[in-house]
Amino acid sequence: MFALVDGNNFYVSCERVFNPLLEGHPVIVLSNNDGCVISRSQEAKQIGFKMAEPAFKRKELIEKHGVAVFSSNYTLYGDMSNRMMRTLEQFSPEVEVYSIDEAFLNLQGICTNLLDYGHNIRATILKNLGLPVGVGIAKTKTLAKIANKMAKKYSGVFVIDSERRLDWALRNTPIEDVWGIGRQYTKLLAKNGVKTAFDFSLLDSNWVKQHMSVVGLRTREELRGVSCMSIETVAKAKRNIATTRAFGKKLSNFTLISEAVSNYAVRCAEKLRKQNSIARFVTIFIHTDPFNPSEQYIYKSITVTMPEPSSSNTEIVKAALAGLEKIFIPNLRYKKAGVIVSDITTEQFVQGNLFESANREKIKQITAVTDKLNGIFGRDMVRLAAQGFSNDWKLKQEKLSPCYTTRWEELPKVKA
DNA sequence: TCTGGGGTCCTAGGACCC
DNA sequence: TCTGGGGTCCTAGGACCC
Repeated sequence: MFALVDGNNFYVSCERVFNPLLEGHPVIVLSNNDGCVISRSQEAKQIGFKMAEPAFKRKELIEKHGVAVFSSNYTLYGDMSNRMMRTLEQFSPEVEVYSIDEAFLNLQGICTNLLDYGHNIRATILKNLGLPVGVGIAKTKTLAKIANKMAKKYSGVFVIDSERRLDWALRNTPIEDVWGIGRQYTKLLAKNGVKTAFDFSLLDSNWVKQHMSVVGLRTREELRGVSCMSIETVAKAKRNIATTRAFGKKLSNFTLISEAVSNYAVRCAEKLRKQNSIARFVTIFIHTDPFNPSEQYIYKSITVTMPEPSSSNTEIVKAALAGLEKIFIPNLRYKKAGVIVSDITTEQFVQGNLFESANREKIKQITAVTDKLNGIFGRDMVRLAAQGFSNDWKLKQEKLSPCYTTRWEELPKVKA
């Protein structure tokens, strides 16, 4: 049996933990740059806020209902997520962290009363962290996902443990709510008369394979109670790593854009080092505003191959800037840029270069020292000149809450 | 004025190998 | 009538997830 534990309105709930007055009020959290609505409290959903809707389009709604608005605070959410995952480890030796607010647990042979166990998980997370979660339990991951949806609708925990419950759950799950069925497949399936998970589970397997590949076939099997996906407890090393951001405002100045790109490149290099990887390719892209009909939309990208795979700040920044120079067109108003590193391998497999100098060793030492210094004194305390000090390209975050759990200066104060 | 930022997997087809 | 029979690697595109 698998359990899926999923935070309710996770980002909103994280904000509420440290700001209990928000309880019962409509709250929304915005994406980077305060762009779209990406987390909504129950009250906000009822008022009519939709997922991923641009916030500026709902200004009246925000004002009319006195909605509490927050910029994304990933430092806070990431830390709360870690605490949640650590807590879940008490309940199973096999925990798969599936996303920032979700985890699968293998419950095979762990308990006799699954419903009680689910409620115990829920109560523990609520007590220890102040976060409400839903717990869905079933024979396959896909069914656990469905059970989780049911849990959130009803009492917080839902177990699919009989044919009768399975049948009921499948008949009451619209096809577009099934894990692995997105917009395109929903359209295709609707054309073929499939409206619910139940309908899909009855489809001919050859038809499914032909139209939806083995991925769709797995989903069909999982809905019928045949487990095709196991728990993956160790996170696999990423095969692509990206840092891409819209600028706080539109930019034309090459120097400013190159500072932004340098910083994104450094973030990529850090992520590589964190998983002990190196990359050979550095892709960089820039584009203008895709939403403004009065301006021509221009998107440019290029992939630079580094002489040797690397995870060093200097080398990745160098490659990224070389790419930027090639694709940059003056006098355009750019809205967004990004750096992606790929062809990633583990550091130990690095192919030695015959002509390699002592340079590599030196770069490694410098990286170790700067990482250590920045670890102690804060990100970018020691930085490349190319990263600059400008704020012009930085994110808009006008409603940022404090990093309550990760910065001494921002710890909440309690009067007792 | 204002529209996010990450990722994965699968398939088909072409180039190339012996 | 019959035209060898395996392979691998790469890329683009399409689907999906949170």
